Amino acid sequence: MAPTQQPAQSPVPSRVPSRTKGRPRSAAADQAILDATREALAELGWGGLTMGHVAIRAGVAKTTLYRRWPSKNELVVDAVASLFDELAVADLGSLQADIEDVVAQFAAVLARPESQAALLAVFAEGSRDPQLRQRIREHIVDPQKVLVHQGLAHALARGELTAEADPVAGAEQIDVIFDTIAGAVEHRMLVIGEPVTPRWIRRFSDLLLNPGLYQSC
Amino acid sequence: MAPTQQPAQSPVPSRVPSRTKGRPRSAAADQAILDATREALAELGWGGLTMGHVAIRAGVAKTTLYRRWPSKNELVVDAVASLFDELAVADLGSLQADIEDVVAQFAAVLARPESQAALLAVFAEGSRDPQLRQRIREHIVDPQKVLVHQGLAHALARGELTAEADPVAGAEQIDVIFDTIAGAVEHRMLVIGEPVTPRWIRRFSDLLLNPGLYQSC
DNA sequence: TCTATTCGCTACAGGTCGTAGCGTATCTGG
DNA sequence: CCAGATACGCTACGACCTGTAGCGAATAGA
Repeated sequence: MAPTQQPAQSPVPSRVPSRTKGRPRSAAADQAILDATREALAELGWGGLTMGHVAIRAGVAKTTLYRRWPSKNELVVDAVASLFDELAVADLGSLQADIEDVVAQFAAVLARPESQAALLAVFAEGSRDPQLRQRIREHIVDPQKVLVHQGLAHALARGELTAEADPVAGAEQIDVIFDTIAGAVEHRMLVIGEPVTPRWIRRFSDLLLNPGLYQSC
Repeated sequence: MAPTQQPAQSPVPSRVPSRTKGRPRSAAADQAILDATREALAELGWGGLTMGHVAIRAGVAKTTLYRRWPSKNELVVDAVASLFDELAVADLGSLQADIEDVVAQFAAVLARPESQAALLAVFAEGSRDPQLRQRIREHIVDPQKVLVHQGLAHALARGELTAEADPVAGAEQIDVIFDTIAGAVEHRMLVIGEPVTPRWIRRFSDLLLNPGLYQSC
């Protein structure tokens, strides 16, 4: 109902930009609100999280929330997106090691108790709100896809892979690889609720990299 | 808050059993309510679905809903549980064809708009409710895992695969394969919201079955 | 017929979202 | 140093939704 036309700001989560004249917004309030949102989300889930509760927990008036985020949806997405800020890609010398490292990092984030309820709640809302889904893609999914892209670039530089001739086909292949990696971890941790162990990671990378299913190779 | 101790009834969704004396409950009302729930879920999503709206749509009083289901959550779970009943495994002559068929079936179910909102909402609730997560595993996840199991058995019978010597390792491998297949489709359709096309399915099965990543084969 | 149960209807309490208005606090430009 | 502009906390509010209660009427078995 109240579309934000502004392109999303990565480092500064607040929405409506401050004018240069009056009292500036409190950055500490921003952080306190996001922290309180993550905590409440972990404890109560999407349905149990209320804006009033977040405001009290952050030591802030409820109206302050609505001055910065137009709705509960936007606030929760920003709070969840910050969970994935630390992800980085390594260059461990082999494609399998790199993949296993990315999977382990992703799994570590999803293992945090606040991540599971929060992510699923946000995904669920996104299924009926295309704008929210777009924001999920930009803030959560795309940064992770970059990791796969970089990992494959490393492997390419090491000569482990040969590049796809067609760039379109290459992009498609990266999409499928990313869907597979992200989806497997999400399914195991978010849907089934079982841990991603080193043993599972090894089996998964074997499945991806070795002709483990086809024995005729 | 109000746990139903009754073991879930598949064919008859109503909860509190009718006594043998008075006016019996209308079976048509049950069906109308479930249908209306699925339709409303498709149009409005979990958050937009209201019990009052479902009642009007079903031509039923709101109190009638609460006489049969203790809460909105239970009603939606029942309404969506039947979506996965039709899944079956084929024997199309090759492992790749079988996998592609399973993926296509799974994608077809997840393509229905009511499935996306409902499934994600139920998953989200399951992340904080171990009992609900257990029901999800039994009613949704495990039946799908059987498909992978059967497909691999077919491939084994055709000689495309050699069995794992250790049965424990074999079970682990099946788990990983299932996590990978289910997760990839779920991620693409539920999280990102992009369609699973035949082209994507082909690329995915290639990734699983052929040494597509490692070019040194 | 008698009795138990369901049905639709209306009303209601409790809670939440998001907004409006007010006085006060804080920062910047002149 | 002062005036304008903005953020802040507070209270109140309308609209909506969940889930319950009570009422007459309808529908079945005994």
